[in-house]
Amino acid sequence: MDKASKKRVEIMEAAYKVFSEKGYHSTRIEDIAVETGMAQGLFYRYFDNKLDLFSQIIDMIIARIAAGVMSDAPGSSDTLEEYTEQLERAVDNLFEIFVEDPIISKLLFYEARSVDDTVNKKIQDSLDLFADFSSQYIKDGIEKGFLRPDIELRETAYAFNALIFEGARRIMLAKDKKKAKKVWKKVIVDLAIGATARH
Amino acid sequence: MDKASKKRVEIMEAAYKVFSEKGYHSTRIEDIAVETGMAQGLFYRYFDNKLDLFSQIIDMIIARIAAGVMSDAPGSSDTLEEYTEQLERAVDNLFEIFVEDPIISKLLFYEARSVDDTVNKKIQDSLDLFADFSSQYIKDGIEKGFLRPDIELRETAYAFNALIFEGARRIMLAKDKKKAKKVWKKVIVDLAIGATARH
Amino acid sequence: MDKASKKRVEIMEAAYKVFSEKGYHSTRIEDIAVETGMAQGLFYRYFDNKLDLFSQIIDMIIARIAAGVMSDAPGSSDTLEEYTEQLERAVDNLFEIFVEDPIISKLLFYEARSVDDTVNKKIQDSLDLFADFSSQYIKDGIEKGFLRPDIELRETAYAFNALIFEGARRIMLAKDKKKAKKVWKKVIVDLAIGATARH
Amino acid sequence: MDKASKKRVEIMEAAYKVFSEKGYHSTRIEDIAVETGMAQGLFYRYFDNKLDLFSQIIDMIIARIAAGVMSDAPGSSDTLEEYTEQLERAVDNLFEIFVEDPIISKLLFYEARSVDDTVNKKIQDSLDLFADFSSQYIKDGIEKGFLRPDIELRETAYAFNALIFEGARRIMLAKDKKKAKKVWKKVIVDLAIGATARH
DNA sequence: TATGAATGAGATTTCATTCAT
DNA sequence: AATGAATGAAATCTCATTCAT
Repeated sequence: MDKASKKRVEIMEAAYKVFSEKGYHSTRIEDIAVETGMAQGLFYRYFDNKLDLFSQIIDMIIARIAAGVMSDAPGSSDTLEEYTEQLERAVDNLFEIFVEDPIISKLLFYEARSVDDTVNKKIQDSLDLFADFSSQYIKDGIEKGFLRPDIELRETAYAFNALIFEGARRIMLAKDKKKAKKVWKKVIVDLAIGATARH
Repeated sequence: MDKASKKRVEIMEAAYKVFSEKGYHSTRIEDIAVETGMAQGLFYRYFDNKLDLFSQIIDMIIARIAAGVMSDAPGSSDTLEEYTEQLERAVDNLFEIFVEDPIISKLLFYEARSVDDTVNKKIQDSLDLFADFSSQYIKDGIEKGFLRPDIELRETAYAFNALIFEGARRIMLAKDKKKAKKVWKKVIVDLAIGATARH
Repeated sequence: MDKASKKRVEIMEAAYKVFSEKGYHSTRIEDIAVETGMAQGLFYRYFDNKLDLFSQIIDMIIARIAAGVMSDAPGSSDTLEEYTEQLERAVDNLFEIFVEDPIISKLLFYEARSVDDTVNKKIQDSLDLFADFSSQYIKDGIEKGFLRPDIELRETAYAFNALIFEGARRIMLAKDKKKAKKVWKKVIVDLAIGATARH
Repeated sequence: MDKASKKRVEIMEAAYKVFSEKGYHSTRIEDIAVETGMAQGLFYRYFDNKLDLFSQIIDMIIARIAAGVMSDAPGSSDTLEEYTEQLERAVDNLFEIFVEDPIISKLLFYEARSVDDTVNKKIQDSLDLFADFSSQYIKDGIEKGFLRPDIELRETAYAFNALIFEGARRIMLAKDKKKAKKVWKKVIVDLAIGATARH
């Protein structure tokens, strides 16, 4: 990475923090400059404007989540138990991503939607991508005969993701995060498997 | 209702529209004034400032939803079929609220969260209230022996609500809203009953 | 006095109070309306505008003071003792006017000067008139041989008035107004007679 | 002095002029900006708001006057003549301060009182300080046996200051300022010494 | 005469962005 | 590359005054 890119990332990290604390609109370029420890004017050497910065931060966040998600593809599972265990691991993995960096969801779910249409579209698209991924899981489950074949694929994928996000949000609000994570994992897996598994 | 209250509501309706179109931050008081057909200055006779107005609109929305939700309490159901039908009606009812007035969810789910901590807290609280309501349904189902007694009550209620909201969001994005509504109703009821019913 | 004039005076009394409490610029027409117990709009039936009202109040105050001052003209005094006693009574009389209604000086000396040039001119003129009056006293004293003939008439009159005003201001700030009044009377009379009397 | 302080002073000087010409309330930030030759917005980099600026200007004025006043302390005087001459020099000195910069008194005596309670308090306090100073003079005169020992110290000090201020005001209104200054000096010294000296 | 809602001009203040150094 | 002062375009909010009833 060249020096300029390094600086860009440095600014993004600082801004990421400030944005999540104060929100997009209440954050002034000066706040970011102070956090980065540089002069205001310099900011504009690295980013076109405030929105450009925010947009790139959202890209970064999405990329990170995507990387985390994609890291464990629907692997091989020969029994429903194995399939369930795989699902558990996936949920765990996702929770980890959100809980480890609680700023992410605040920025992504609360702030970003109201900033700008382009940014919103970006998030929308990433959610679709995320749903694609979940679909793969379900499809795999159906093909292997673990899940009922009459499932509404797309909607169930969205529903599943919504459960993950809700779980992540609630875990973040919980005092005992460890326990909350455990309970939510159970609730989600029970809902998902319990409702979709073949009997 | 006195004249002043009528005017207040008139402004709120106009602002409601403008906020949902342009978002909170991009809406200027003048936009609201123009939409209401009055001079800017008059606004401040009825509201302290933009946030005050927005906050009251959120109150109004929450009250409306609450009224819609509370209107059909968990009624009498003697069989699982009846219980399921009741659930279907409830989901239908909720979808109706959001779809009938798509602005609501845009404002409530996208805009409001990033506006102000007090407003956010308000929404948080209303979601808790909403979860209370869902809990009643589930409890009723357990007591009557339709649902498994080992369900995590609170989390399942939140999860259920998250599914409703996701459904509402997706229906609003769908071209064929009627069909989308049908499919989502099925998905949610299947998930809910399929996973929680006693076998 | 006709009904309209009565109302005008009523408004002036109310405004007089509000102006002295909040100052000219911080007083809104609505404050005056509230104090008078009438509607805002009605104000403009009785006065052209805010400045017009203030100006008339200042006129009223000046007239009142003038009336009080003029009430005891330089009377007959045959000895320096009598002359001194007359002076004492005059000072007493003036203090009474200011102390009895402390609002007067706040309005006249603090507020009015910064409001408008015309109003300022008015006060300036009234001070001149007041100085004329004091001059009469001094002249009388000189003519009767009580005071030194080489006194700078005009300046001494202004100086004397300045002492009165300063005394009034200080008395109003004092806790024990009665005592303060006594002391100031002594100081002023001593200064005036002590310095100007023939030895 | 650093660059920022220099700019602050520059703005204060410009504002000082504008305030004295138009008065506090009629002066807009833009007027000050124009006078300084800068953009409006820049003003807020150096001052919180108009009142903050005005308050600091008043501080500056008071400090200047105080410096001028304190510069000649009650010196050594062995005879009443010397004491009188010293007094004359002090009065001269004070007149010089006010006449040299007529804006001062306009701002201090007319404008400042009606602006804000804090500012008014500031002036009140400085007048007290000023009276302290005059008291020293009088005390010195008493101790040396030039003045009567039964003088009301505090009140006489206030009275003396009131004379100075009245003189300053009148001199500024006079056409022939030089002559006015001479006359007023005589009047004040005559009043002060004539009335308080031991005979 | 009375009401009080409505108007609209204007002042303050903020801050993203530019620019001279 | 870096600084931070300077710009200027909004946006909010206030309130004297007018107007319809």
